[in-house]
Amino acid sequence: MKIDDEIKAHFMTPQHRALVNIRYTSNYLGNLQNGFMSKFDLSMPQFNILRILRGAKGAINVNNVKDRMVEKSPNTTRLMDKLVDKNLVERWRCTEDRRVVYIQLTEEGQSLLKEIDQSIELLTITNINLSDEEAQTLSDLLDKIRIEPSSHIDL
Amino acid sequence: MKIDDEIKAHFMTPQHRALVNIRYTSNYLGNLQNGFMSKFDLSMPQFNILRILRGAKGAINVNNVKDRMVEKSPNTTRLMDKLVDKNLVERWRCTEDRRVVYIQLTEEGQSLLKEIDQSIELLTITNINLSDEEAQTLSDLLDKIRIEPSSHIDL
DNA sequence: TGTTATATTCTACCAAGGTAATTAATTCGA
DNA sequence: TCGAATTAATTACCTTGGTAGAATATAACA
Repeated sequence: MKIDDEIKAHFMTPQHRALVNIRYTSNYLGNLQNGFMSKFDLSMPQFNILRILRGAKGAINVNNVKDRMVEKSPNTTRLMDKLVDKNLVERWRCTEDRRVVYIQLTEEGQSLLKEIDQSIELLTITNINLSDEEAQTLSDLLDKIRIEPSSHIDL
Repeated sequence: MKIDDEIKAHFMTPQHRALVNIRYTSNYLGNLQNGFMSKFDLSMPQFNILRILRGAKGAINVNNVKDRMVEKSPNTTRLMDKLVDKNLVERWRCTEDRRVVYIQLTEEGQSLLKEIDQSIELLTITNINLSDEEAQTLSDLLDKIRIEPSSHIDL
């Protein structure tokens, strides 16, 4: 369904339509993702941390995880708290630089990731219904939006 | 900056890249919007409710507001609670159908909207840095994604 | 050395979003 | 007409996200 119908709106410009559409579609996709992950008692952000840790192939510090996340907030610490509670991740303080905290997947975390990988529905949350070319066009347009706030005016 | 650099990721497919990019860019735009609205002691969702009420040109019920929002959750009630607290909106129960609750902008709410309209930076949150054609292409691609979960398989 | 600046992580506090269940009112149908 | 189903709105409970600031440790430098 077109965004105009989804939220019964009349947009004055294609730019405004696109902007609302990004928010709406992101929300839609986020709900799909969380719905899928809930089968594994994880939220999507939690799953993302697990994947980042797997990609790191060993222990990395909190800041490195944060840099790889969509949201760069203190939330990373809180998400990791929950992963530690579930025994999916272990965390310890660096002895050379005592400000730094390292984290790493546990055996249990690795098994869970494997299990999730084998789920056929994983595609639902890493794939979308576009051709390669369309998907790349979409990414390029989104990258362009973020270059600078549009209509930015120095006052 | 390209999404791959923003979150230091290596995507295996353009579809996955696009998916993450939608989430990331939506987040980026949401933060811009909230930053702008905070000058008026509003959140963006609160502002959206006010705009919906203005568009309605009179009293409408809670469900009608919800239908026009990006998120269709019980959150609408809670957002309206806050607008009532700020005297920007008034709310009363329908006498014919006592299940229904009507809401409407107050004078104060209308003034605030006018004030916000006059802010030159309002464009920051209703416009994006794309041509008309690019913006429409973007919207079309996003609409297409929502048609159906990709790779949906009935098991 | 001692003082200041910076870096890393974490905590507190608040707003928002989601699911599920509840309340209250209305409608539908045997 | 009475009871079941439906509808509208709300509430409870939980997770996430954001800003600001605190705690702790390290670096930089006069």
